[in-house]
Amino acid sequence: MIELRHFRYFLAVADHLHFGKAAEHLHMAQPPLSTQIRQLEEMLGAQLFVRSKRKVELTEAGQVFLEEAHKVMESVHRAIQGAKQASEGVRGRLRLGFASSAPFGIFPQVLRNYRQAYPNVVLELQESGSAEQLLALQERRLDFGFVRLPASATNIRVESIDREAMILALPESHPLSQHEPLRLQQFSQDRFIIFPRRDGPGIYDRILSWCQQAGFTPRIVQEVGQMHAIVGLVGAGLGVALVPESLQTVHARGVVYRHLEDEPYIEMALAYWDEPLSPLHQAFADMATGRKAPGAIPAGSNESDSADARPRS
Amino acid sequence: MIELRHFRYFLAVADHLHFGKAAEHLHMAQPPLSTQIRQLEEMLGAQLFVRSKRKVELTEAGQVFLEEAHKVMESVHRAIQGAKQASEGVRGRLRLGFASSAPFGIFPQVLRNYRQAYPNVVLELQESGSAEQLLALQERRLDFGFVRLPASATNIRVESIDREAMILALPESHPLSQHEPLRLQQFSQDRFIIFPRRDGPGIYDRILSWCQQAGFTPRIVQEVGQMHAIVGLVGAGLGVALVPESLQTVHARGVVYRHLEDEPYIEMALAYWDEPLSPLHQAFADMATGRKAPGAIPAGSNESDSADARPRS
DNA sequence: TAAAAATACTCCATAGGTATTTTAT
DNA sequence: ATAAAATACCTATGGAGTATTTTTA
Repeated sequence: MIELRHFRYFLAVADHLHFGKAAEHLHMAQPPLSTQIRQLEEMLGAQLFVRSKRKVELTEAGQVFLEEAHKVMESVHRAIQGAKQASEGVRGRLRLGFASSAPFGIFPQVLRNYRQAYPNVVLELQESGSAEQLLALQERRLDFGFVRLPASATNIRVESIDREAMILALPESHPLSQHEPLRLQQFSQDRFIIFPRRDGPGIYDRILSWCQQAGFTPRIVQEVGQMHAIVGLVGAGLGVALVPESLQTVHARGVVYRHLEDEPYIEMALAYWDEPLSPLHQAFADMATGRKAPGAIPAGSNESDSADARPRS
Repeated sequence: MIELRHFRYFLAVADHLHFGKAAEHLHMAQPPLSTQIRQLEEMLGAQLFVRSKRKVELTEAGQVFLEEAHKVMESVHRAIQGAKQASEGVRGRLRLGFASSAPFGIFPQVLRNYRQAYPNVVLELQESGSAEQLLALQERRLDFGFVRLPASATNIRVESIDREAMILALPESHPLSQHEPLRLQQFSQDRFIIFPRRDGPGIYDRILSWCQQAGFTPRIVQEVGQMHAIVGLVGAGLGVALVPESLQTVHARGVVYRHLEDEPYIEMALAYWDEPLSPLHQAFADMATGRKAPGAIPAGSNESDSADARPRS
């Protein structure tokens, strides 16, 4: 059975074109080297060297085998390094879910920091509602979710990573658009554009409860699953909306943002499996929650480890 | 030291996700398989499997290693097949030289036949004069030359592979262009366009000697190294030329071809190293000289040989 | 003849087998 | 209680070492 040993020996001989020198280089005696090469040739059914005229030469088969042997050793090296890196969490794939309002908050910054520290981890992103993310996490279709609180599910850990005020998005033409601070109860007669309860029951229920506290039940005219679409509808004059503060970066035509006096707030949380994490997952969780400094440089970028060391004997 | 054995065992376990089944598949007992996998993990410095909850699973490192391990086995397979094919002469590279008149004769047919029979041999072509080809052969810069006879050089075998008549290329306006057959001596007063002696002394000297036999020394007006360029100059009315019959396929404006009564002929020959040939070279020589039928299908296209058989024990 | 590869043989490291224990559910 | 992997220990294949011969320029 052909072994990597054969490739190593062949490469040494092909390199030196001299069995004695090659054996020396391999820290072994010449006869066993000759034997192994001969064995290799038998297994291949092809002569690799011409031992004649007091010098060793590669045959055509040998030349082809030399090229391919190098590729073999390279692929072996990649396999070793790949496993090493993966075990250190610096290589792999992470499937991330995110709420539609996440791209305006700290989510992009988390991604940027992580990509910089772990460039060899492939990030697969998919936008979906908090409820759907929690389900996907339970079904192992997702590694991490960026969800709006409150949110919870069995076997899923949910950890708050950011908190921001909710502000009002008003049409420019709204009678109260020039006043600030405002109080929520001033909008008891307005029509509200809101996130569908199905996608994010947490945020939905909180908005309703704030309104209840302010003494009214909001007139909901439209449920829209995308935060920027909500802002668009506000701009079109269909109603008002409560949106996370970070949404201010979305400059939609005809929309003004206004702070409320008694600012309600909302939290962004990281959701993940409530079990011991692999290094890959742990590193991401640590960075997303701010437990690990964003600048921390992980090990594993060092290619020149003693990759093929001897096993303990 | 990591060996292909480790990859084979790993692949079996990753495939079955069960040490017992994998061992069975490998025709070995389970304990040594466990030992080898453990050893592999130690050498990699990475856990590849999680043995827990009565089932075996791949870790992330294991998943990465699985992918790479497949690539390793593929590259090993390619190395084995490559060496096999090269030893059978069905894979490799041939550097071919050819005289400028060769592309109009049997040379292209030889190439076509060979390429069809040995599609995995890369052919490197370069046009040059017979003398230059012989030199290149001696210096091992060329594997085969297609030269015009007479030609010879030490340590080089020259074997005739085709013989064709030399015909006259005349300007349409030439007074004798409508007569046939013609005799060479009728052109004793004409100006001749001829191949440079340096590029092909054989053909040059022969043309001169035919003219001498016909009782005159040709007036040479131009020496041109490219056969089709010669025809072009004939068309331009600069003179007449003696060219191989196969040049008739070159239809140049204002040129007519005419046979001579006592047709002189010229030969195309294959030139190659006068020593035992490798299978690669032998096959080409056999096909070019017609010793091997052009349709003969060589072995070695069968990929599924017992590539990694055991060595004789 | 001299340099280098191939043989002949010997040895021991270790891959692999057998019996058993440990582990986890 | 049971299935499956790990451990302990043994065996023997074959890889590597030493001494020597063969080859060929």
